[in-house]
Amino acid sequence: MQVPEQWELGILRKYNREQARDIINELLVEIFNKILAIEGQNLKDKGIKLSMNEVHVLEAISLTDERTMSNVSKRLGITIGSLTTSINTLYQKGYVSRERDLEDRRKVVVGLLPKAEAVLEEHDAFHEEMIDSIFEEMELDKDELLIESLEKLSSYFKK
Amino acid sequence: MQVPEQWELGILRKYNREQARDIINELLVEIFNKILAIEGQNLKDKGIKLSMNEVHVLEAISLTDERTMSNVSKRLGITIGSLTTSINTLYQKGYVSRERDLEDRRKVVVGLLPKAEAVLEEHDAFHEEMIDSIFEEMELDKDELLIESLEKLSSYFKK
DNA sequence: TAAAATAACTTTGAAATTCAAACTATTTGA
DNA sequence: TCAAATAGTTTGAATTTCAAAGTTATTTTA
Repeated sequence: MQVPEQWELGILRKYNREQARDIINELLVEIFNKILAIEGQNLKDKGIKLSMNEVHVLEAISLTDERTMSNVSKRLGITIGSLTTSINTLYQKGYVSRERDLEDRRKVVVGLLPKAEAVLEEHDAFHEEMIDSIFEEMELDKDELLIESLEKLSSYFKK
Repeated sequence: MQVPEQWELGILRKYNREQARDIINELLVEIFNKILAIEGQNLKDKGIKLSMNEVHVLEAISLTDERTMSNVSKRLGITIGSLTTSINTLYQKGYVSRERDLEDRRKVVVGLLPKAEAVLEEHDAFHEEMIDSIFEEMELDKDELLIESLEKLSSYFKK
């Protein structure tokens, strides 16, 4: 016997594919802007005179193993030229070091100065706090399945 | 008795709070930049001469009920002044309309012209495709609990 | 090994994006 | 009515971005 499609959907599944899609869409796109805004406000409150963009450059440097201009720009998804201007001002403001690689003198290796490390610590602490408060509100840490799925989602975008 | 490490991982492995935090952090921050880049590339491929930013302005307009400068800028999280310049170029390029509200002549009401609707349709279709391909890869649509959790996560950031 | 190609980066020129603060026009409230 | 509040625009300045051209160093190839 054939069961009407609506039945199956109604009884067996609360969320349909379209709803799920909307939620993920929203999460991935709209929410992010809010986080950026909150982070920016946090920097201001702490008296840090850097844009979120500049903080992300510092973050990218800290997460990159071989810290050449190419590698960092690749991680950020911007051209090397764009990164050059960014590094110019960060160097000027005393956040990063910058020197030629002695092995391959075409390369420029950037590094984080103490001032930058301090900013990144602030930034990390803020992120941890934010996510912890999400956990608390949602009791997420009990939710094995969610974490597992998020990990899959995360790895999907890495490829 | 000591249990081999693999066993524990295989049978008992739980995500701890720190791991979960890292994954969510990554998802919310690093992944988003990749999506933006993919979307931008898609626009280019389709021959659409707009920046992702401009597309987001159009999107914000379409999602706003009373389409005044204030309301749209609030949704975007930028100042009205910033929106003014954005609307200037979009108006110039023929994507949006712009007229004073007759009821309250301080207000400016913006609207989407056919050219903008076409771009948004492209953009929506692309998003749906992207998320559908995530679903397929992950068999996410079977995962009721995930969707529920994501919804909670989403609503957390709305407040 | 000398010339050509490639790689890594900077510079230049131009356009977007953003904000704060000053300014204009309109409406509201006392 | 007139001061205050609201809604936008303009201005001036800084950031951010890219493409394309230029520089220097290294590698490949003929």
